[in-house]
Amino acid sequence: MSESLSTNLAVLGRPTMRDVAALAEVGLKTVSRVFNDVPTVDPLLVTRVRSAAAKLGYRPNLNASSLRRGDRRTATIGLLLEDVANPFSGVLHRAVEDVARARNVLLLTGSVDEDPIREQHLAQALIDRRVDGLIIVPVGHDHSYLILEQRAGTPIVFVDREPSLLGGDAVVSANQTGASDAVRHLLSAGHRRIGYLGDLIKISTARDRFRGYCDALAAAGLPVDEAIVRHGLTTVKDAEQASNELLRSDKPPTALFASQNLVTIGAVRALRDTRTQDRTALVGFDDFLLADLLQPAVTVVRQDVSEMGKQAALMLFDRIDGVTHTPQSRVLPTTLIPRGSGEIAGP
Amino acid sequence: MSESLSTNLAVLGRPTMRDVAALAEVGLKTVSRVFNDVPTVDPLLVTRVRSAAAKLGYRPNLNASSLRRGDRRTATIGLLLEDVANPFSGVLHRAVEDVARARNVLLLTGSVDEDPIREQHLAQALIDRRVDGLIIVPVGHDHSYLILEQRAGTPIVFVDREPSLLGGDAVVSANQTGASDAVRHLLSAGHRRIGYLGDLIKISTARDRFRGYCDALAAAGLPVDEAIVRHGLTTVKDAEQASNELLRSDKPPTALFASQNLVTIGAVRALRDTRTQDRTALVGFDDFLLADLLQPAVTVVRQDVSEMGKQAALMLFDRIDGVTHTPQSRVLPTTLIPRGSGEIAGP
DNA sequence: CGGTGGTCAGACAACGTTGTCTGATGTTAT
DNA sequence: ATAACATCAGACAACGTTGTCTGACCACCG
Repeated sequence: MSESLSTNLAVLGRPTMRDVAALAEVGLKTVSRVFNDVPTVDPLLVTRVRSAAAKLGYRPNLNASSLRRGDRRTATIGLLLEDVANPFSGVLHRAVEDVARARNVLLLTGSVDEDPIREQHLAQALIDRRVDGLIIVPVGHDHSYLILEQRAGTPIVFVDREPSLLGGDAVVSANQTGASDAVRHLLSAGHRRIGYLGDLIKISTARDRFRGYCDALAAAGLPVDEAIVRHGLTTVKDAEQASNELLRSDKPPTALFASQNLVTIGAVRALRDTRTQDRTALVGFDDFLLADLLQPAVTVVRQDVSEMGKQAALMLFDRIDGVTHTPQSRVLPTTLIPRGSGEIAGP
Repeated sequence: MSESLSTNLAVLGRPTMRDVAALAEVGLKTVSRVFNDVPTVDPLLVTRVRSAAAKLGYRPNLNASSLRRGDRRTATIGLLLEDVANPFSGVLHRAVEDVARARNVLLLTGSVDEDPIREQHLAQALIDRRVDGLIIVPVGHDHSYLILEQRAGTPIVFVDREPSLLGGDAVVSANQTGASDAVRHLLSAGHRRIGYLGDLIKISTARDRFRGYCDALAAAGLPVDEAIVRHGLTTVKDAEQASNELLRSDKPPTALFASQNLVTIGAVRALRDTRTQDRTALVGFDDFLLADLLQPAVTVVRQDVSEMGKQAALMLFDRIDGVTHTPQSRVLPTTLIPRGSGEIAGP
């Protein structure tokens, strides 16, 4: 008897409810009831079922269950990030996970790498696994491919950036205001020639931050000098090289505004390379680990990435729970944190 | 007709193969064949099916498909990390994702937070979703709960740390050797009083690194002085406080060895706090972003985290493909990177 | 003693898909 | 003309689970 059982286990692979029912000498439905915590089951049978399940190493198949159940929930949501190895993405990821954890929901994740095609493929791969909802850091300029998914009932929340050609919930930072705060800060320290170092201009946040930069200059009656504006910087290396070019030019900027994490770090490297870190001011958008330990410590506009992830997850679960008001767009404020590099006085 | 279709779509939610078959005026199995790229299908019908699917926004249900198919594959693997917000985890995660991506496999992720109970719950949650395999950064001292899962056919690979009470593939760094290299480096700079700052001693890597520390001291004929040894440091704050205590004590160490990323950063902070950074040497285990931009730049023992993730993923997919040799344990070498902080001379 | 109500088994269908058939239709070769 | 073959539809069962029934059994109550 126990031999035939272990043979079963080896041959058939994973045990099913049927196997548990047989071993516990109980009906199939009783096993189902036990695992769904139906209260009307005889305690004796509950223990029989549970010990049989433990002996076999039985684990319910959530995919089969979700297929059959009315609600069709998989207790899984999808999360598309820029790059899971990026600190920004990591913090966002963790915040979403914490909200999901409280509901016993797991996360399917993917790195989009600023590639719209890849975003679409990944989103579809998540849909194919019937996630209960999607949280996306969008890239590209056309998210209409998601319209049918939305209509089919998959809630979608966008984070960090607004979607294009598609309505939907979103949580973003006050990018334009934050950037213009940063530039005003530099202006008030006496700078008149402030370089801009930015990410791909196709990214909405990069656009907004550039707008903030332009706003602040315009408000001070200054023109935007394209000679000290660089877009399209994605990596630390890119940013370092671009910064180097600006700093070594005939009319170098006296201050730099870096629109993003890795770009700021590239700028720090270039300032070291050119030994101008003590006379060139720098403000970066988005805080990073160790910014306060560099010399000079780096002044940043902090965005609350963790709160962004938390809000997005809460909005998503509201939708999953059936909340149906019109799409919301939440904007989280930023904070300027003076640490030294942004307070270096201008000429 | 198109009205009744859109009504269907609204009422029934997501379209199924049946809906596609009806719209394309084709048999159900033909739709199945088209989506499985069976080559014997009339090209005309292929286009009819595809356009019908596109019109409806049909997406195959991978869960249902995997339930029915012979191989039972979900094209999903599970990855349990320490904390997805941690840079180490992020790099590991990305390396695994890159290998998985090439096979159209997605990742279900979870943060274990050094909690054995949580590890077990998460592992079971992944099993319940029938992942094709598991990659785990293990915690705790008993992984026997996974025996039945292994026997049921789910391949498991451990990364960064060896599992306890369970055989299985593993990929780890040369922790003991790497740590002893670091300490020997400090010894050769003339230090005789080297403090140890370590993570939770229950973690196997922390144990191995402590052993390496002890080895190097013993080889130099020096005793281990418990007064300058601190275990159980998990966060930057912990490490900063512990380092501060050591540095402010009567007989402070002249050099520090930090067994981990965040601990190293805590030590850097404490060295700043006490203004001893220019006369106290420091070597950290595991490299981190900006280590080279601090002053002094931080000497580290680098482990190839990305390679570790890649190897683990490759081993896992080998197992998933049916490779059945005995469990392997791969050890990746570490590299000492001198940057300044580790070369400060001893008394 | 018959009725009531609670507990449980078992049968059945279904979720969306695929493997395996049988059989219908059309095309080509003989 | 008939045979041989490819292409496709349709029926059926099954993957592991759950919702809905019917009905058996037992205990308790009036």
